[in-house]
Amino acid sequence: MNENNKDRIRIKDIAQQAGVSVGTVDRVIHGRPGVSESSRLKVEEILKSMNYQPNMYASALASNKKYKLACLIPLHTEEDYWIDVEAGMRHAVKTYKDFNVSLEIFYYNQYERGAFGNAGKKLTEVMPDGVIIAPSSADETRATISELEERNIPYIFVDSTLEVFNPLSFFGQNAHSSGYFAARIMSTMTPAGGSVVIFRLILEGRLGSNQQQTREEGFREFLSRHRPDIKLHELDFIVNHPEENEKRIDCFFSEHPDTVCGITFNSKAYIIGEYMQKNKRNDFKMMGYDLVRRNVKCLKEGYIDFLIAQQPTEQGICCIEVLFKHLILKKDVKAENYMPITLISEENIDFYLDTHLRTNNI
Amino acid sequence: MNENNKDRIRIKDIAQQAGVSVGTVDRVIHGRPGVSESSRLKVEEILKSMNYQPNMYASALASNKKYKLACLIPLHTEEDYWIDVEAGMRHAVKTYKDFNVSLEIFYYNQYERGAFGNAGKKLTEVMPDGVIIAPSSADETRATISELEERNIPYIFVDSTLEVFNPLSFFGQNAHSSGYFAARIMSTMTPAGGSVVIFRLILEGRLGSNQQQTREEGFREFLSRHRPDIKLHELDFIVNHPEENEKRIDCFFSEHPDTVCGITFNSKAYIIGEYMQKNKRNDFKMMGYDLVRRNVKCLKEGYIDFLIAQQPTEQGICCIEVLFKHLILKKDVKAENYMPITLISEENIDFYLDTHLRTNNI
DNA sequence: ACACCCTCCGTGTGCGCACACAAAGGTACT
DNA sequence: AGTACCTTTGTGTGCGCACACGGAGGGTGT
Repeated sequence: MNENNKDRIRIKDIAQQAGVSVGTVDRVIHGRPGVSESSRLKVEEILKSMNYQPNMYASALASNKKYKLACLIPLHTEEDYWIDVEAGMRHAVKTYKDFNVSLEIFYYNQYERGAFGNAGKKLTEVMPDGVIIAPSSADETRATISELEERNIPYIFVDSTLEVFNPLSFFGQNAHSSGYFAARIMSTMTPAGGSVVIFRLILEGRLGSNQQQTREEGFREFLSRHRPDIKLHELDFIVNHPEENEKRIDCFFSEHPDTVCGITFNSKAYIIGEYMQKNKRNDFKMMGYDLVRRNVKCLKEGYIDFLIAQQPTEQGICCIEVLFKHLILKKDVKAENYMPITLISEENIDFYLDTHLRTNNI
Repeated sequence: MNENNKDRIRIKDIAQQAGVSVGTVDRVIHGRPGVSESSRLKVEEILKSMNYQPNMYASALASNKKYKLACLIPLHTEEDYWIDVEAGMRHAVKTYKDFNVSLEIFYYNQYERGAFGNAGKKLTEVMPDGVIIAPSSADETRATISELEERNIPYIFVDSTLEVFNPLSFFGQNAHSSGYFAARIMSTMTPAGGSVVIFRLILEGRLGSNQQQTREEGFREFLSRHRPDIKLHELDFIVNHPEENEKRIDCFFSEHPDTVCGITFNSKAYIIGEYMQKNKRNDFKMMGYDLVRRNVKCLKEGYIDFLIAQQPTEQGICCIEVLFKHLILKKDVKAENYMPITLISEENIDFYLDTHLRTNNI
């Protein structure tokens, strides 16, 4: 029938085989002192040959250890990508409640200098056993990471990563590839010699996340490689200045009436979608990122053509699972995990909205 | 900090609060007889007010019950969609090994009349506690389902479902929507007035799965609604007759040299892809289903443009998880679960291949 | 010889739960 | 009053494991 149909091997079985007591086996398994070299070798041999796999549930029950996880992500007041990441984490923690796993979430304002470091201090103060971090710039992030490394606290990066650090694991989308893929799709919709406008989001002088930047690079790389005939325009937005933005869009389209394709590499594609709806323009092909509510609405009503999803819920779940696997199961984990790059249109979006498969089941 | 930071509530706590012994609480929880009406009410009240949640791991440890799952899927000798479904199931079962969950897989030849019923008989003979079935036709499937329902054994449908039965749950892709979505993508690549050829797979007289049929219907529905200008051709294939098929393709393209777009609703798009490669035709736009090896190869080499993935591994995992949730956790499960419809191109495929996220972690 | 220490090892207890068994109290009948 | 029997309740044991404790054996010093 199955590979290993004999009942599971217990510590008791190992002890019997090795001719020692369960206490000695226990000491060997946990690397505790007080075992003679000969006993240790004997037990280790039996452990390996019988392929002993501890019953983690019994183990957790007996040890009664508590695991405190902490997480540091951007403050998100309104609907946002991060809401789903957080929901994923909270959901996954529930799964492990009987392992005494708890999660405390800290937030930082990503547009305020020093906010990351301050929140990082609060985080380390609670003495977590494992940490999930959405990194800011390398400079802002450094102090917190150093503190964690000194205390030997494992940390995971989510959403974006920084080369200079060594997280236990990383979960996020490959921004360059996702921009490259977006260009591939855009190119199928753009006639020869056509033009595409890139809408950018400027926040208090700086270009928000570097994810946005990297996606654009990937996008441009595809086009210059495969569709050099396509002309590119740019239009910058300012966050929370709707009237100003509308003026800019008006201005752009009166100057470039032939531009019928556009893309933005942040989650605010709905700004364009809603503009098109207001101006009753059905012909403009628009692409963007993330399934936030207003984007979804535009997509369903035909004013956004495609969105690229990042599976934020899945990312949150995976982060918790990896910390669990590392801390409790003491198993090796994969260091780099790139989330799938998923294309969403009006025709398939319903299968990404209601069915957060993993949060619905289990 | 967290919603419920006080330590978890145990049966002992409930017993104390209710002024009874743990034995009585245990009887109430399991609905066993031998409890007075007054005690029962009292305990039930306390259980609810304290929101008691049993520690499933301790429970599984104590009860030592074995759960035998069985599964009935099509025989798949070579590389196939079903291999991944099976891998997903086997992976998920490992996760639950400490709950004494085991899985036995049975296979049937989907092109042999009566094979399903015979395999179904063998399956019911092992007296499983829960069953996963990839249904054949309603007629072939009926006897096995009746047997399961008589014995009160819960069953899940995977891949496709049949209206006439009442599975505990279903996991699979919405074939109609996926065809509809495929048409959406195809339409971006097809110029006005262009034509598209549908390649069909004929197996010993009949048209394989009804999934194939339904996808085609969805595909046609989109086009007739949004792109009536596109002309449709059809070309039938015969399984395992490569020379005959090649002749047919040759013949088709000499008759319709203007047709530069094609799609197939089964997993054999590589037949066309490899034909194009052999004939050095780079201009033909081809779409298909499933990330089987030969399809992936064609995609990466540019002879297939897009594939639609069904997440077979995920389907397998979900099936096991739902049975676990139902049988062991005794929780409600979602009856219908449509898998996401995922578009794969050369540019994003790597994030769907190596990162079977859930099989790599946990 | 005894006290003392150190190394090595076995046993006992409890984690939260399921379930078997025993005990207590009541009722009905001889 | 004694017996049988039923209902209702409490207690004890073990699931596989972690960990504290104490004991056995050998060595050293006085």
